[in-house]
Amino acid sequence: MDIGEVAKLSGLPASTLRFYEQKGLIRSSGRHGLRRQFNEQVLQQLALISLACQVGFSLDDVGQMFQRADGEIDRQLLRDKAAELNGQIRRLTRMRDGLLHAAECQAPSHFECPNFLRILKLAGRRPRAGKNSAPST
Amino acid sequence: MDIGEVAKLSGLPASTLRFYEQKGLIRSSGRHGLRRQFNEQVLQQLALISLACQVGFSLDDVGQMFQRADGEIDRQLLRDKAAELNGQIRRLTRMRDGLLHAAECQAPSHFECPNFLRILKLAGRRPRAGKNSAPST
DNA sequence: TCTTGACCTAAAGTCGACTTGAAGTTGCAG
DNA sequence: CTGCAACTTCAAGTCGACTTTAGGTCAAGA
Repeated sequence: MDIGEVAKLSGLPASTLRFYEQKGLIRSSGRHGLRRQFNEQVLQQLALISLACQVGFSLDDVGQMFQRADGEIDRQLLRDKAAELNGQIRRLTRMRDGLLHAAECQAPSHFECPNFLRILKLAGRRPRAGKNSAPST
Repeated sequence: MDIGEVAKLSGLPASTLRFYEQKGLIRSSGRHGLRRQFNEQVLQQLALISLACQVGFSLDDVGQMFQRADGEIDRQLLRDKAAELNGQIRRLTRMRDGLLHAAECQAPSHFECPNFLRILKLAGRRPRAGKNSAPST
């Protein structure tokens, strides 16, 4: 498969695929002339990368988790990352419940509703957490 | 309270507080000479902003949700955002379960474990989702 | 053979969310 | 009254994750 085909099937632009290859997240199986050739397995890898990015992992995280140089699996790292996700799931749930409450609540401002404030349990205590993301659907 | 106090109490650098004020996410209650003065309510607002950022909302999202110019609450927007979070919670849960499975699984590579692949239900179907984030604990 | 569209590389640009730097001002402890 | 730490502004820089641009290369169909 050449890059255009992978782009079509994965929904990612070719530029992104080249960028990922450069970062070592995917590998082409060789070249046909100048052109990279990929085999089908790359589609699974790309789907995994996309999911990982969507849940907030950086591309470097993805590399560490799924393509260690020595081919070994760092099981402890995976457990740690799973634990991070648990924390994140808790935050998301809190936020969701807060939003749903605020949508129903009659208080004139979110900050005047003690319920809202309690649900969000304001006070993050997490300096230097990380960057951002877009939840989407 | 001047900005240093808010910085200390919120854990955010003063530069960030100025930046947020400039973006309209928080407001100072006035000035003492040149110096911004804040009242305590700002701490709640900052905690809310931090949580929102941590769950993946952009600063613009936060503005839309919590400080609409007209003082009105867009309840439908809040419900929509809550629904986004539900989608995201599902993805996080999927990813977490995949990671936990991979941490136990004996397959030599994640991609050779049909269980792992099934758990992640590879195939994202979400082009142009968003950027990134760091879940952290 | 010629054309053309899909591919190639390297470098620069973009975007959000801040951070850093330079240069200036000022409240207040001593 | 002085000194200076803590503030001020405005502009430019950084970082991750890409995207865009500029200038080629080349396989294959007409």
